[in-house]
Amino acid sequence: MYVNKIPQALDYGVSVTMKVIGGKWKPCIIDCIANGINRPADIRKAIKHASLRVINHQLTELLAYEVVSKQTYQGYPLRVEYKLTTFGKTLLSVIEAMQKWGDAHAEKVAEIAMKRNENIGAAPSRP
Amino acid sequence: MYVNKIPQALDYGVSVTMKVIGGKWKPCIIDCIANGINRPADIRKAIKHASLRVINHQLTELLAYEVVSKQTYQGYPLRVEYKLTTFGKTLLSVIEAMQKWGDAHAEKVAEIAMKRNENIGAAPSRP
DNA sequence: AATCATATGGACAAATTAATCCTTATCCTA
DNA sequence: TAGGATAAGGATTAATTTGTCCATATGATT
Repeated sequence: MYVNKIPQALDYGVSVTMKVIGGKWKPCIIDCIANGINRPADIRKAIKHASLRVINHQLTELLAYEVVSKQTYQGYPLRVEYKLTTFGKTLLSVIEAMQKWGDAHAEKVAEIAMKRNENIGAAPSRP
Repeated sequence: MYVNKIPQALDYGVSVTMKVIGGKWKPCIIDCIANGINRPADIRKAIKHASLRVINHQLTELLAYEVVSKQTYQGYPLRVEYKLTTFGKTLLSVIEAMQKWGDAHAEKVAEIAMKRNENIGAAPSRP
């Protein structure tokens, strides 16, 4: 596993939160799971711009931080389900706050990004 | 300016929010300014682990996204003040939500990070 | 003139994160 | 047996973000 060289910031609340949900696809994946999209392959379909490898990687970290739990089922086809833990559910209001702010100001932000000549395009999408 | 190669995600609220406050020091800088620490050199002192160069860089982006405004004063020593714009103030509740969640769960997250052998240490600090 | 405090930003290097490619494994179905 | 669907993750490269070093500029102070 990659080990940081620069010590990380965990005594400032925002940094703690970022540590847990700060990955590019993590809030998106949490959204999916909260909405009953539980299997990796289904999450993959819901988030069309992330590969299965990337989703798995993020799921592994969310699992490590106990945001989600994992249940493996017998049978065919191979079946795994991720669920939000009680702890994970406490994140929903934070994500919701971010989501609301972003939705409310998306146009303005996009406009500025455009002017700055940034590469705006396809994006993570809600389930 | 660096131009992204991979198109960015601005049609998902969380991504929009991350675009604006997603930098390592941005929430911290916004906190500072909200608390009356307005000059680059003072922000520098408040956030001991970021260099002036880094703070300036982040301030430039916050300025571009109209989160802060900039006022230059005549006289000596050279004096510049950044203030939150009305728009910038709308971010405070989001940052506060992240801050609260992080504060509430800092111990658990730190513990997991430790177990994962991550490099935990000095951090951005609140003003 | 030399020096200090403040602010800004170019050029580059280092660190971190995300993405790609590929392999393994299970169990059903044809 | 071969092949498809699902899941997991190693190894590597690409992209992005942070950080460092240094140069410039202003106006006072010594």
